[in-house]
Amino acid sequence: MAAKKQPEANSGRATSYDVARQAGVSQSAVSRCFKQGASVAPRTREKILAAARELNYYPNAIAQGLITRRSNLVAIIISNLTNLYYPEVLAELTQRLSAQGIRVLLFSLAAESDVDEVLDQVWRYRVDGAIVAARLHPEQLAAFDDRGVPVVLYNRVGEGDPVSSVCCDSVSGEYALVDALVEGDHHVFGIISGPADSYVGEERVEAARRRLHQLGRDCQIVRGNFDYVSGDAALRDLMRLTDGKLDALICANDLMAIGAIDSARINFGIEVPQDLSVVGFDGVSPATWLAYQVTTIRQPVRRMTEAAVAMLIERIEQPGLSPEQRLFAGELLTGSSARLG
Amino acid sequence: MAAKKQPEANSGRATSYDVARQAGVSQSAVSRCFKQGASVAPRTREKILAAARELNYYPNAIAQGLITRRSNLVAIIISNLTNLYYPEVLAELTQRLSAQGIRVLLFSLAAESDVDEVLDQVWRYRVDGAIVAARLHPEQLAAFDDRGVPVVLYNRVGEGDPVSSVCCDSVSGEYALVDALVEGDHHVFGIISGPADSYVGEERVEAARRRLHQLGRDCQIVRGNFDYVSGDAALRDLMRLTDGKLDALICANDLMAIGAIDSARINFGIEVPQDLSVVGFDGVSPATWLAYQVTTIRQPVRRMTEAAVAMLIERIEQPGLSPEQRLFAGELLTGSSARLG
DNA sequence: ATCATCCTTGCATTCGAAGTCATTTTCTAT
DNA sequence: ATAGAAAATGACTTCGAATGCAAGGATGAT
Repeated sequence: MAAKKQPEANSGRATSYDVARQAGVSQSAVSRCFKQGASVAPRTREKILAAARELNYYPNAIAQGLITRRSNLVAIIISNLTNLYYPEVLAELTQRLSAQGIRVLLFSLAAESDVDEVLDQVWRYRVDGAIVAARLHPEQLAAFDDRGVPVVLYNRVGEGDPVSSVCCDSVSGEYALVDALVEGDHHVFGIISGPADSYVGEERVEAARRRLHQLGRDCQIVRGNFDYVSGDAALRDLMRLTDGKLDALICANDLMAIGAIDSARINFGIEVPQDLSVVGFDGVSPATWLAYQVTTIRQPVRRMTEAAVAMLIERIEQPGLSPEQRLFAGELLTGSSARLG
Repeated sequence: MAAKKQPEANSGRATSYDVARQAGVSQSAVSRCFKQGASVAPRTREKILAAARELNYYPNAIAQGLITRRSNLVAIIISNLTNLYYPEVLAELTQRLSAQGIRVLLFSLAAESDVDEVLDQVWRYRVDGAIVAARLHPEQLAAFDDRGVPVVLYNRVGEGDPVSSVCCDSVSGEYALVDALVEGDHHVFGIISGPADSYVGEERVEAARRRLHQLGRDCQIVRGNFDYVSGDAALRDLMRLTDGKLDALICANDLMAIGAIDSARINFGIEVPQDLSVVGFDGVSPATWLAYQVTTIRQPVRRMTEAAVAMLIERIEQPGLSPEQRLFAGELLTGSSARLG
């Protein structure tokens, strides 16, 4: 009869009113009880917490978000998760944000430039901020600005107005690699670039090319795609372009370096590093595998993600704060994939 | 003077009331305008859409979630994102859910068993469902059930009551691998397991061990950790345990297989597959690299994620639906890391 | 005992959109 | 032109928690 006592669809969905009734207090008291530093008498708090436990009450973050205008959500927008470098970044970011009481709304793009489609959803969810590892147009950045949603770019920089960003220094990294290669007495240089729409790809290639020219060396550049197979494909192209004389290869990331190393050894019977030196960029874990030990630049992922999260939270809490660009030097990892000076 | 016209803090944060005022209609009309199949006169809709565009209006998903009791959020709980297999799964899941108009709340665990800490947050955000690739206790599963939040486990099964799940068949996969190895005339078998708290790890090892025994073969088992270095470490242990006679190695995943292959070749000078056959599990991309070409079982990730998403959505839309376990057969990928029969 | 002060507590309102219901407008058929 | 049906629209309430405000209670000083 009195089935109303325990409506099954209700279990686990208790509201602050239910808890209030159970504890014999007002809804306000319940709300205060879950808020840090609010004024509640110890005895009342006890009663409320007991009632909350009994009813399995958890504050509705959606309702909280509506009234406080703080969703406690941060959007993470990442282009290609399969890039081997990003999973580590994503895990780090997520755990750091979690530790700060912030939840992650994940947007994964099929292509670096599919951002527009997800922005719509980003606005709808009233995220407090965003960390973006994808290419944003100036208008898209302006949209964030208009809405007062702080953004931190990861390994990207804004093309127009200044935006906060965290980057690993491509220039110093590539300079270090090129310098080492040049000292190692190489003669025919090749570069494998990233895909055309990749910011870091272009930046790294440009830096390497420039340094080579500064040192009076010429080079051939072929386009890669940041993945393993494109390392192989690009190596074939370069071998053709250099009549097989290629002896130093600079790859825009480790994955292509690995592809090229395998291809050189297996498809061309070339010894690495005796006949061909190969260097990469990123410091992903396969780069350290025994078979490769790629000479590369390791990005300081922990420090970079830490900075990204800190910068974002600062800007969420102090909306006026001006943008900040932080550049982190990578560490030269001397493997055995290159003869160095 | 009339600065009220454009309150800066307001831009991009227009509400349905603002749009209504601008268009000279009621808030209800605006709401209906954004709802599929509601009754709005074409001319009114025009006016409203124009106003919305002008004010940069996007419906507040938080408010929608509160009133409709549908957050359109799904929690994805993944233990170790760095596992090389999961990034692909995560990207697939995210994109498929996005395509269905569902947003992903990501929870990444440092250890497979840290689930409790995140569940709290899962309840608070009133997610419509969850996809979990981590170990859940029966009580945790019961909590989902109590709250009416559908769950689909990914490569895990419920330990107590039935739960929906999507798995790649470890048993048939390992049987196929073992059968092939046995036919390939191997004599001393070793197995590298996963970490103790990994469900699939235990399942795969148990299946392999059972099959070996069925075929009258003995084997040594050492514990691994699913990562590259533990493949090396475990191989050393096995070489010691077998006096260097090991000639067939079954690894609970590809990453350890790769670690073992590298270690065998480089640390022990053993030829793979001539002197030692190595098989893995998963079909991650490095397994197909020229240097390894691991003989393994490839999980049908696309079909599995598709099923997981479909099953979850079904259960969100029809809360009564009973749990369903779907098992997918992996595909035997015949590489060159093992002599087969 | 008396009053000022601080701490607790509840009432009422608010956030932004959805949906019910009643009302008005438009359309259809005669 | 007109009754009747159908479509379009608006007023109002609702979801669940936070918070300003005012009232009540406890505490301390005199």
